[in-house]
Amino acid sequence: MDIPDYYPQLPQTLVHQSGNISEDLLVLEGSSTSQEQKTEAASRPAESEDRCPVCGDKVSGYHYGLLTCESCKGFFKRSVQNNKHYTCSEQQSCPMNLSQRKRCPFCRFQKCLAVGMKTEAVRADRMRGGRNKFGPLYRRDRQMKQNKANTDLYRIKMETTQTLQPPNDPQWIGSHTSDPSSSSAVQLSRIMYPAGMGHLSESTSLDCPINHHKVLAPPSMSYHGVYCPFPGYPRDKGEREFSCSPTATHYPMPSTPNPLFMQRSMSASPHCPTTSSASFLSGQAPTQTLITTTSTPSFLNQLMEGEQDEAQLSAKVLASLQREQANRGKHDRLNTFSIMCKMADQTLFGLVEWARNSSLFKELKVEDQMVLLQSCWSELLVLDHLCRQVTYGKDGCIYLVTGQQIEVSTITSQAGATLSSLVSRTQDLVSKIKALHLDRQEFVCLKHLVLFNPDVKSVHGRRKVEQTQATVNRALMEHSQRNHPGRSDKFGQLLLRLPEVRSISLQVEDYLYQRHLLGDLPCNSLLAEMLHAKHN
DNA sequence: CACTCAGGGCCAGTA
DNA sequence: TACTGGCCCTGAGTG
Repeated sequence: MDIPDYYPQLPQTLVHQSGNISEDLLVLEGSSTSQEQKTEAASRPAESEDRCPVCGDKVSGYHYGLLTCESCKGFFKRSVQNNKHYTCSEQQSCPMNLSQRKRCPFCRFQKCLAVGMKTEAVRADRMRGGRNKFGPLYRRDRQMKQNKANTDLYRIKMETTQTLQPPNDPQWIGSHTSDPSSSSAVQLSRIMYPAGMGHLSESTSLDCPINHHKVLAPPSMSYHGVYCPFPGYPRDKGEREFSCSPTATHYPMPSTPNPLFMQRSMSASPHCPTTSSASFLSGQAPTQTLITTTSTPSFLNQLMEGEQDEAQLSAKVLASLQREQANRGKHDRLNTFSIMCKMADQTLFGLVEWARNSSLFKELKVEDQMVLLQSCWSELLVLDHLCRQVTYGKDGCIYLVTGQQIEVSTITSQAGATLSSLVSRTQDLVSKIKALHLDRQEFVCLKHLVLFNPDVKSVHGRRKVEQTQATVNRALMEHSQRNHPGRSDKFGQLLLRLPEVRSISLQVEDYLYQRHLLGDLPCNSLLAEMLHAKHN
């Protein structure tokens, strides 16, 4: 199917025409106006679960990846099967609802893609009947919906009998939205503990609606950097000025002392790669490896399987932003910082999904998985951002997960010292990595090396983590030596980038924490939860 | 082996 | 005449 032709319509190079990056970012508002969507949503708040995410009609079941109506199912099928190429006579942002869905097939198909309908679910051989490969996805979706129904029921019962206790940290948990798509403060647990495995009592989530859309995001979403600058944000909004030493040792402490933060910040050496690579390079083979690398290419292929399609991620994040904006009024637009946080949040969901789908990661206990993710989430975000810049970014621009690009000069001219520093440091690192000609396999290995960090406290299966790290490390070395025989130092150069990644990620975390203390960070997000977990 | 349910086909209605 | 959308058929997966 020649469907990818449609994708270039989604990401657009961002030219800051308005002079306000926040406004420019909201150009992505998309296929229906916020007011229209808000009106629609308000008119049927309790039914949203049974409404087609494309047009709002009644859903008839799972079709091509998600619950849609019969009409959009048929439309999507015909579009893909007949390789339709539509055009939009308007601005490619036509309203999409029950009465207007027929007006613009272009925008309708874009909306189908944006909400997550999968072209690959339309059978090329046109075979009838049977089940598709998304069965597990549908099952999980149903289970999540059931869980939510139970939680909502429980919440209603509780609310009728008692007053909810205020959270321990009112600043942290104080501003939940009523948006059903909002994330929960226990989202990581929800993602990591599938149905029937809940370690958190239902009461834990009383204040925290679950975001099923995000939990159900397709596997292996990748990233866009949370530390991407927010140049439209005024300096006087409380951004702190502090020096940005490239070494973690000189990293400024958060205003609230935190042992974990201290420990990480004071750690002079990078974690996983050096530990394992040292033993590996010294000839100490791990006593036992989970997966042999005797066939490194197939091992790397296995790691690559979880990597996600960038276009799909882009569409997903765009759809999420559109939903968020649609639930707001015209005078209640998301500011640039909020947009960036939303992007980072969606990306983080994707990274958690990516980790969960990793065959290596699945070998660990869920408790260990959570601890590892809580430890390395910001480094994964940074790595993911770097990969995106190296793959898609133009010189002098930052490539967002939505496909938009912002000129670095625009950012640095409007951002405060901290953000400017972060941007500069990150761009420097992008340049170094570009010079190293990293390929996707090497990026995937680096992500695994960051993920499998045996130095993380309270990991029970430390040995397993070490072994996996060593295995990935070996695969990375073999791959680098095989593909770049003329560059014997490439493997070492790759590992040397990880301390820089970590340093940047710590600065990102600190910046976000400062913004959190100012009340700027959206509380009901996975991002906030991860940040909270570290600073608690 | 009966049942489920998601993808495909059909065809009357519509623009 | 091309497109839409409701309805039905098909058949792999499930218990």
